[in-house]
Amino acid sequence: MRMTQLFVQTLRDDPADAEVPSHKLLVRAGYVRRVAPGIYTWLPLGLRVLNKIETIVREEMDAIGGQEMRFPALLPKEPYEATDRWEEYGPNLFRVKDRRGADMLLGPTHEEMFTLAVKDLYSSYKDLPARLYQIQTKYRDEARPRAGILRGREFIMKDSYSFDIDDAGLDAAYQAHREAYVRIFDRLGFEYVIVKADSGAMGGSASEEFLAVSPTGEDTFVRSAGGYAANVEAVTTPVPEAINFATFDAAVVVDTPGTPTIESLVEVLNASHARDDRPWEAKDTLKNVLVMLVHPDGRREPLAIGVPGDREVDEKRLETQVAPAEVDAFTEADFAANPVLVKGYIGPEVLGESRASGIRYLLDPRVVSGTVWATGANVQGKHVLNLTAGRDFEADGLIEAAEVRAGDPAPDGSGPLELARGIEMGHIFQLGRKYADRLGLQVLNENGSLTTVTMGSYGVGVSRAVGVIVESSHDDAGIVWPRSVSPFDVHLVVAGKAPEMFEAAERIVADLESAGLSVLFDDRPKVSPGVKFKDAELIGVPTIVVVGKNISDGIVEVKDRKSGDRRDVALSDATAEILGEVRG
RNA sequence: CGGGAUGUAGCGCAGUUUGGUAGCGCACCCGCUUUGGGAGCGGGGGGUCGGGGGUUCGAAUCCCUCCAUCCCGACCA
Repeated sequence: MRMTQLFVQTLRDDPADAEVPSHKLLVRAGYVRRVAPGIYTWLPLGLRVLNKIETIVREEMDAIGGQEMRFPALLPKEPYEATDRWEEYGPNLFRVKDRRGADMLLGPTHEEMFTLAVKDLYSSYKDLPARLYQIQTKYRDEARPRAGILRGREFIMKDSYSFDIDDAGLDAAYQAHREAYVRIFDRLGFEYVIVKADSGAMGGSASEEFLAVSPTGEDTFVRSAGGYAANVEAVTTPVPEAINFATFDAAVVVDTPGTPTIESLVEVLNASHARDDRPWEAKDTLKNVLVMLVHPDGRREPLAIGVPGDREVDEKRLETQVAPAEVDAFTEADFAANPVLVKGYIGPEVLGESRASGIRYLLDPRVVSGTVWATGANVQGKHVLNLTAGRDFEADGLIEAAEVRAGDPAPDGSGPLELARGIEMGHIFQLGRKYADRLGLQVLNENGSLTTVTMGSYGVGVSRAVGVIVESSHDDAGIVWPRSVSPFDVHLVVAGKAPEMFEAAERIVADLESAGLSVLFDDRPKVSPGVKFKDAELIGVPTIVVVGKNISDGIVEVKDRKSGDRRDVALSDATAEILGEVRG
């Protein structure tokens, strides 16, 4: 491809609406253009990268026996009504009406369609297992699209689905996908972690996410030096040993006027009820937080959560735990309706389904039997000290809703946790029989009776990968593509106007192309070398060949985009040298 | 949905406070010069100043209103 022919226009300035590096660079270098919020056009350069990523994904999916097919993006609503997702997906679902007023949707993901397709064609256990996939444009009407192609409303995803007669088959399909994903992401060339994910309300069992490690990521995950990794929503807290409280002091109520917050409480306790051993700290207090759960049927249920006072309730972790219910704030009106709750002084003695409030009370796992707390006495301006779990109060159960902090111990004992950010690039999980049940996907088993098929669902963000790779591989001058996805193998720059330069360049291009390489040839005759070098660095092809002033000595230059290393090569050896470089 | 900001040429921006002929840089076109790090000089094309309404002799500028976009948060396989 010649630069004089390529449909591209590089920009000197960052676009004003771009924030993250990948967005700025992909627009500046002429890979994509924004059409509407969260909706992008793939220009020729961008499409070449996208196609390369698709090819890698296809190869690895085919290698585990996946069969590619393609469903429409425009779908009828009925299958999604059958699984309740027409409602559950909420405003994120792109809904459209046809001319007769029939409801339709732009597919956000295709579990229903794949399930129905298998139901349509198969009816015997002998037909299984099946592994089917598609690479398709998906639509989600995100409330706030951002970061360019990293989070669009239209995006390309590879989604595959496994269909098995039994759990062993599902496990095998899950493992096969896991290994395929490792190969895919290794080939795409960015750093990633595999984290335990929460399968949430989907009802599945095993679930893991592949997160690209990136400070611009929207997902927080934890990892330990010993190899534990999990999405922050899925982190579990190691439960401490119970403590024998036989000799502990009895609980005592003390006056703590004007202490509705943990901070003010600690201050007053240190001033007027000092401990013998050390000052009071927030972690000595038990904070009881009230929220309102909204169940899918609209029922509202108050819930009390007890956490150590030095920790906040993490709303995402809480929502994950209570799904499919949603979490709403506990309002002044709710307090008014529960007069036994004294705001700012709520204590465990009124919490619990069998206590005065009748409100379900769940505790952080750290609050084991024998731990001693300073906490609300359910009277304005009073707290209770030495309140001992297991002796003075019980809860209705445990909940993992407290925030996770760097330094917390990993649940498997592999060391302290570190928090980091990631971009979700792949998600594999065992769906089980939820969709097959709802849509009636059953086959006859060996005994001639109907058995519900068990399914897995596995996704890869294909268009997102373009952005992720740029996030992980760029410098001040531009993009640095890994060879596996670079739009071209070689970027050849003619730095000058002498006819012999162009003649030499033409020969190198012809030789490389006949050897099977793709070459971006900057043949612009009136553009200065500086501009061509800047463009080459911006566009990011990993090998840059410069034919310039040294051509009179029969020398061309081969530059490595990533390291910046350059070396002179004899024109006669150029093709062989470049081939060696590109093919590694 | 809440908070903040911004809408002026393809892109990046000034001009708005204090109303008076629509500007700069990049990009684009023509000519000459230039060719190893985003060239120089000269000439040129391109704008319903986000939309609508109002005030005024006169509005990019003041007022009202609507819309759009971006950022933070909420939300999000």
